[in-house]
Amino acid sequence: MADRYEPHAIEKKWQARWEADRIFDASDDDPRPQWYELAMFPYPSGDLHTGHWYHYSGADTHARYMRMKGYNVMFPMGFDAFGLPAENAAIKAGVDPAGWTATNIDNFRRQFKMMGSSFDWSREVITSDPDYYRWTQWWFLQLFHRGLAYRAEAAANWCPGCQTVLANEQVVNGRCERSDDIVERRFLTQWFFKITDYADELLRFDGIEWPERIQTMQTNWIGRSEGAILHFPVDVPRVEERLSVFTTRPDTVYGATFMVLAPEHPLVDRITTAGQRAVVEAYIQATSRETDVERLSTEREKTGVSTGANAINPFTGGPIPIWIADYVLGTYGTGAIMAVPAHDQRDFEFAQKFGLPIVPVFSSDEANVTRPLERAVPHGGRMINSGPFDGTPEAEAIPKVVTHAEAGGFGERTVNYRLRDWLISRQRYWGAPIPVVHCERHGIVPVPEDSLPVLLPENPHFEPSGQSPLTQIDEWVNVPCPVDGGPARRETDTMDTFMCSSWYQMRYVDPHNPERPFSRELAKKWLPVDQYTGGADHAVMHLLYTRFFWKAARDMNIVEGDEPMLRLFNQGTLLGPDGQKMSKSRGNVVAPDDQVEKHGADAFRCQLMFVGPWDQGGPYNPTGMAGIERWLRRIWSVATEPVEVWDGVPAAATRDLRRATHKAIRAVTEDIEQFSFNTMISRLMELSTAMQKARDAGPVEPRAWDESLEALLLMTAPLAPHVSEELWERLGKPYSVHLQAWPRFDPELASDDEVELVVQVNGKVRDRIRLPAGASEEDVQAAVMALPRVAEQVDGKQPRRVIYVPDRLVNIVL
RNA sequence: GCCGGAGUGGCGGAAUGGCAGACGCGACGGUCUCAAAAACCGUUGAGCUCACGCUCGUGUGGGUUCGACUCCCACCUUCGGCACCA
Repeated sequence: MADRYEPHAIEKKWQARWEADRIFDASDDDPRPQWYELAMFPYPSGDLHTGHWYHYSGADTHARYMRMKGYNVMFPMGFDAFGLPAENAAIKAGVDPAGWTATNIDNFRRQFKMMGSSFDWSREVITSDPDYYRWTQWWFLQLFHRGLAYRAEAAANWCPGCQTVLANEQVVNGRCERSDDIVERRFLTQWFFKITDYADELLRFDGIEWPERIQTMQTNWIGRSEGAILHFPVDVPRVEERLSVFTTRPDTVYGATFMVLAPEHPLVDRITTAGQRAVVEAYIQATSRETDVERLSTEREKTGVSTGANAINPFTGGPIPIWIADYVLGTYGTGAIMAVPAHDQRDFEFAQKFGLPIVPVFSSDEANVTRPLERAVPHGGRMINSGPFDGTPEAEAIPKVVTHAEAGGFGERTVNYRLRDWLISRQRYWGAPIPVVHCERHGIVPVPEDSLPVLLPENPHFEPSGQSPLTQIDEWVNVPCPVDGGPARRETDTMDTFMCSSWYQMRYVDPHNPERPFSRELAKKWLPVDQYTGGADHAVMHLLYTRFFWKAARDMNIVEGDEPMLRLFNQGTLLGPDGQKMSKSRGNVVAPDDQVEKHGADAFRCQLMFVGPWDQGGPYNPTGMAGIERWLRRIWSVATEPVEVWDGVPAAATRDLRRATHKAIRAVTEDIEQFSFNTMISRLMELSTAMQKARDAGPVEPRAWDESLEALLLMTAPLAPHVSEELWERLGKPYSVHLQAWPRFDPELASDDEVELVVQVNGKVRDRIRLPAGASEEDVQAAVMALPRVAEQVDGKQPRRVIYVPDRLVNIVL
């Protein structure tokens, strides 16, 4: 009976049994309350790495816990299978992206099973399957029909050597990672989604429990700012349109001593004077290689050139020189600013460098006006140098100035967002084709819904042709126009893979529906997601996109409620044993397959959960594995080794065992509810040690022992599913441990009769005293004052104050 | 650079504003053994003290409080994100 714990034999056995019995499949007809537990699905790159295990071990543990709490749990898994790595493999190794992806998925599935995960595989979705991307295309059409999709020019990284568009990831120090060519910025007409239509709503997080930090990051990412657009006429012949700038400080308009356009601003070409053309073009060329991060850095010296043209300040009629500079971004606001060097530090530095005038228009100190400023003064004082507005206090300045501009027709108040519309076009093969056709007679024609999916052609070629791979497949590109059957061409861009992952949680509820992305009934039953887990690295993009999709779906009347995921928990990043990010080049990668072979899946899962707080991540600690294995063997020992039982055990000993059990249940339950897996394991270690000590100290009361053992195995089950199942069976309990009810604690049994109070004098611990729990303040004070150490410290003085924290501490302030 | 986290023994970490260091690793000492492994027991923040004990100690500097790892301000270090990696 008491044989050794051999993880490999039992793990294989139980994985096969669970799969055969399909005990983790969620039924749509189960009458129990449902719980939708969702873990962000992976991109199937070569191997399921330790970072994946870190995430899915925690998610799996929580899903198993919710099952034991009595919920009908849906815990699906799938694959975010379109994307760049498959295409890179195709280009580098000549393999087919579809085949490469399928092989990886097979490997992922094998590894998921090896870790003892409790996913419902009957609901699997693979985003690169036509059955799935057909509906991704359907989403595109819905957003298009609702006016949420539009085309506009947008910059892309262009490698002149490879003749292709590069992802930011493929650009290293301004050069192509493959060919080392200098990467250029090239403008292409691309598709956008109007996520900014939902910006204000996305700023609200009502009714959802998301980490504060994620809400803050999303709020800052959306970056709402109130201000005004001001329109400046341009003093250039044949340029009729005005130069519009967004500013949060329209009240400083009299201090605008120059204008700055982003180098890529559309007006630059037309306003540049003949004399400045050469330097302007050179500057545009030079800045076209910079990233936004470089451009926004406040550390670098400001650069820029004059266009030679002037704008007219509509408030004064005076001329203002127009410059271009890289610190103004084409993608924020209108891509142009009025520069007020006296009150904006960036403008100040620029003005100093290029000798442009600095005119203060606010001051609280008359003397300030004559002295040259040493830096920009962002706030304070009354308006000066501002014609009719002089003397206006800062608090009233903006409304007054904007009202004037609105009356004069050269400005209006507005709200600007840092958030940009979502660029979804990718000039790539391995993605879902955008379902539109370009027709000379009918323009942009959406593919009719009943013609979906627009299938990806097989056998793509990846020669450097200057166009996306799909463009080169004539028989695919040339199609009849859906309107009249005349000649037309398919859109050859594919969709950003974030589109696939923006709605996958909806497909899981009805994954095989051939008629619709999902049925209304099943959506109503399962959605929204109750608990979502995934990396904090997705804080802004994926988590914002999926909220946008959901809100659009709500407006389409296909889902109910305002938010897609009610609760979110972000696990941290698991680092290598050296505290560095795991990477092959650093040689600090911990391979899950090796760990499972050495220690078993249960031990590896537990070790990952034990290394630290799940939301913080941190270094993987391989030496700690010994402690986890010791603990699992200890559980094995208390469950399998003979125990001497006796009905006549002294009540106090039985009471101690039961107290340990019920305290553990209380603490473990609190911990798992909060994803505090590391402390949960600590508590279980304490319980197993307490049981071992009780057993070794003499006979145990049989019912109390059985209660402890049951609780220990039930609470270990979500963490170490195989060994707990094995021991549960050996105890003769009904299959499966994972389908049992989570243990409950009795507050009475978990409570202490006696507590140890800390006794402080002036905030310093001077003694401790054991007293009955819940003692009255008078009794406690009397007992404390009688302590010799306290008497010595108090020394006959009258305490100024006595602070009493029940059952914890007494502090005597002298 | 901007936004968001984190910093506690030799190591991973624990701690509703209330005993800093739970739990685990490692180390040291011991039991068992011919021996080893396994298992079990004990010690383990620093300094001072024969000792009862005392002092110091949670990245740095300041503040609030009877009391601060915890709250506030500034700084340093480090990790994640920055829109075509997913």
